[in-house]
Amino acid sequence: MGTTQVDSLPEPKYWHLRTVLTEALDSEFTVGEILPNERDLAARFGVARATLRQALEQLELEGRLQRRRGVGTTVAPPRMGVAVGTSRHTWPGTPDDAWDPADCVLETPPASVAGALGVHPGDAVYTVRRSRVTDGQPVAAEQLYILPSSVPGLSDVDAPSGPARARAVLRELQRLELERQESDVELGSARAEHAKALDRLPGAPVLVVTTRYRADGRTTALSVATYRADTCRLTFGDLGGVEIHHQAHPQAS
Amino acid sequence: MGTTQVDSLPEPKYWHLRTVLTEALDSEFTVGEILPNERDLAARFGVARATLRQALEQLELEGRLQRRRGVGTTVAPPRMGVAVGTSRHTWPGTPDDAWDPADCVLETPPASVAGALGVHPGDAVYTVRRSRVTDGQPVAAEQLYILPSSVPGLSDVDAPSGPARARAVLRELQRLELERQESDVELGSARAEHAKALDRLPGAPVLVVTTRYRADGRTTALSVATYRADTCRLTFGDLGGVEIHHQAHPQAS
DNA sequence: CAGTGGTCTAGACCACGCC
DNA sequence: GCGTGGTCTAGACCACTGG
Repeated sequence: MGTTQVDSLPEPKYWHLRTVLTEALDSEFTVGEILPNERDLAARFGVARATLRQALEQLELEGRLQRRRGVGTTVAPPRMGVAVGTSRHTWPGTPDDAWDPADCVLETPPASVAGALGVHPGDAVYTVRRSRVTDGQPVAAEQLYILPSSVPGLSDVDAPSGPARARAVLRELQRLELERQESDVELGSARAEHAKALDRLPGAPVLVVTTRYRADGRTTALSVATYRADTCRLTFGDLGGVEIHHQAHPQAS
Repeated sequence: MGTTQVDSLPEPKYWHLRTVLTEALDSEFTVGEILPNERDLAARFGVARATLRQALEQLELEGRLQRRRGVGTTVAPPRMGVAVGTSRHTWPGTPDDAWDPADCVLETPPASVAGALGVHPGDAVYTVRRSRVTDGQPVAAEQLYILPSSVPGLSDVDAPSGPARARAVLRELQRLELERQESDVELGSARAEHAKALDRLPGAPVLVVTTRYRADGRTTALSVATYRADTCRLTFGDLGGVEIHHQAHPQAS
């Protein structure tokens, strides 16, 4: 007796909502279209706003939605394929790469970086900061740590810092025959500094790519690049030609 | 006048909490140690439980914490380095790889997979499901799609499905000279099926690695591997020796 | 200024693991 | 059963964007 409930589903509401919204996005919306606001959507589905937001968070994590405070929620385009592989474009110092040098200073790196470069903790290394922009929006911020002994010819450079010095260091680096060692990828969350550069809020999910470069038989440079996880699909591999391309949505997982 | 507030900080509480807890984890806790429960922690910091949970979610995302329903929150070990590069170990069919074949069926793949393999949507391909276990815990689930025409010698295999057939298909595959083409990595969320295999809840963050393999001048196999993002650090590169190793915590982002 | 998403609260109940 | 984390609610206020 009582209420005839067909429920008994252990599936959370927010997860079911995610599924419903995913199908709606696939069939009834076009890229760039703006969704109804969160309060209206929550009311329409008969859930609390917090529950709806849990579903939206999932979809944003999967790169299906883009939310901007003060503006609204829009349907995101398919993720960009960003080459981070052995393509020559990603080598530090290549003149035609996609990176925009911002600054270069001589400072003491984090302990983990010092360890990887084989210097004492507290020793200063060159630190080049660069950003990568694709299709008009920032996709990555990088810190490139360079062993000072590898780029001795810097005394003739006037600028003590700034983009000019960064370019000078990269030019020096280019003279070396850099050999890519290995990269690893892990999930992280953007801290304040990077969040601003990537036009996201603190805590936004990022893919952190760490790459070691070798020259003269030793690790000479270390790159720590932070990519927006919501908009980027990192591409490793030996293809020479294509650097950036779009693709239809694969299954979410 | 009135209350002398030094605040005026635009930093959210949960973010500040994350920072405080990160430092506490670094200095006052050891791996495996269990934290006080969420209600106590929230009370101790003077915030609502939801706010505390937002901070814990961040830390779990960064691989610093592990939370299990019914058990508690523990300090996670550093992420495992998992080789997904050109190491021979990860090639499909290598006998000494880290993968455990679970099943193999002939079924129609998702549209995106059909496109990559160059078959008509609706055509069936061999689908091998495998799981990867490291240090006693599951780290990845893979679906390996194989062009049927590439492995014709399967008529003498009795088993219509199951691990036995999966191994048979992989043996056949091994006969081909598979050439790794390229891999890409993107953030996803675990759907029910994978969530169970990875011992996580639905929606858990995963790193999806898609790899194309080539033989006889055409794409012959496609691997879609789903790694736990909280416990894994994916390693690409040409190193031959080390396959799995641990490392100290680098900076979160 | 109005409207949006972002943060936060103080509750309640549920699902799970363990004893 | 009991304690844990997971889900959900119905509100409030804040921070930002845009007209």
